[in-house]
Amino acid sequence: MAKTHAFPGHAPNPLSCFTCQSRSRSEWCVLSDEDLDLLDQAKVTKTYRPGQIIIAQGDPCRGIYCIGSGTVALRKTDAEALEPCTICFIETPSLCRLLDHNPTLGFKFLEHLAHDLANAEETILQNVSLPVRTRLAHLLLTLKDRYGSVDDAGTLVISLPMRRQDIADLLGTRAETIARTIRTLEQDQVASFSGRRVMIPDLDNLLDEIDPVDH
Amino acid sequence: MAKTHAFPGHAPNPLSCFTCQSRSRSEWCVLSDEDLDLLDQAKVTKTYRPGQIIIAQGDPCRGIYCIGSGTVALRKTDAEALEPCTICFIETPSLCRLLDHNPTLGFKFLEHLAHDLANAEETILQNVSLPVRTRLAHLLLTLKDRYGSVDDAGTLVISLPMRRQDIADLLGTRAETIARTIRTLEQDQVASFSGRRVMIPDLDNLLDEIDPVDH
DNA sequence: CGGGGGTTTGAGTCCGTTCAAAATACGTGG
DNA sequence: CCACGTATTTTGAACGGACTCAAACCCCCG
Repeated sequence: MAKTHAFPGHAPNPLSCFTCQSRSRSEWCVLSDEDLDLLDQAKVTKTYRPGQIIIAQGDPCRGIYCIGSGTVALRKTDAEALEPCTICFIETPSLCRLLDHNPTLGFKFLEHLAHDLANAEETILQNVSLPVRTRLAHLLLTLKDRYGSVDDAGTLVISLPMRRQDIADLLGTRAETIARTIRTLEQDQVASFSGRRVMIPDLDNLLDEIDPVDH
Repeated sequence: MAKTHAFPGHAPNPLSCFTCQSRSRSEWCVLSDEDLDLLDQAKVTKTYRPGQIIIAQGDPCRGIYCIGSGTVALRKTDAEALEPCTICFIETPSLCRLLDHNPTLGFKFLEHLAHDLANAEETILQNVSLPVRTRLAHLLLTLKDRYGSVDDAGTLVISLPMRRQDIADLLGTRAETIARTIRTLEQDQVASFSGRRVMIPDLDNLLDEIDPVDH
């Protein structure tokens, strides 16, 4: 097999749907081997470097994107790779063919959207009812699952995949407010920040931010 | 045919899916006559008076609700009839049978959820980027389609289906703030409120609230 | 070493909140 | 039809969290 040379946003297929790690976590897990082969043929894989724009507002919608690996920032104006990303694209006609073959697939997408909707509504509630500090604590707790690890001293360390500005956007506030909130969090010994590294010596303190316990 | 006596929240079927006005506007519009018959058999119709609770937080989810007529307030804690409502209930097994028969139906639900999600994300954006006054103007503009009419003098009149508190909840703010905002809107001649009646002499003024034009 | 993003800090302001009280609308029974 | 109790709406005053604007600071990179 000839060696493939990947270049940003435009690469030959280095990925097979059959071995794709993200498949088990995605809608495609319900596909038969036959349909999976169809998907594998139809998909186009690209790689992106951090900072690259994947789609921009106004781009026509010709299919769906499936993130094999990496992290993406989805904004109102565009979608940007935050980490090195491998992303497959499946054109609408191919998707429809799969949907026809396999009704369960549609069901999975339905479930996905339902979850997204539930999350969006939860965000609406939290934005109006919780202060920035609590929302930030909530975000850290979410990020720890994917970007957190525990060091020798037993301290939780999170490597944030995004800038302060992105955090602000996510929480519906300003970068300045994030900076100030981080400061208060540090003063209260809940977490210490250094660049994109967050250290949390005691997770309980963070949990108390979300659900304050009377002592 | 025996006369049916409707009582709140518990009525014999006064509605047929075949003649239902809301069908053309709902997912069910894709059903064949055969499937429609299935739906008609499966559904259970109930009527509700204003103020009645339709579902409460914690209730098990045994199927879906289809609003034939009326208006409902959907809250985190419950769903309340705001107007007299006729609502059908379809149990999950029946829904699944229909979904099996007709793949397009699933597609329609997918579309529905996609719209809801888009709306929810739009709400998130508006809540953090627009002041209450603009959001209220936006709401009035939305409500006018369903609850608005034009009187002899050419004035747009909207009969709000909800209380101030509900408006506040919808906009993510407080009833007091709504009262105050209404006052400023009246001072600026944009609209005049009297109870649940809103009068808007010039729609352009309301539109300017959303998208201020330089004069 | 000189940009140029990104981040932090400061001071002042404003919008919306909170709490409390008064005014008004509404439904019910007399 | 009116009186009465309750729920809703309105108003006021004080407070506060987050915003705005502006400047300084930091890093990273060429």
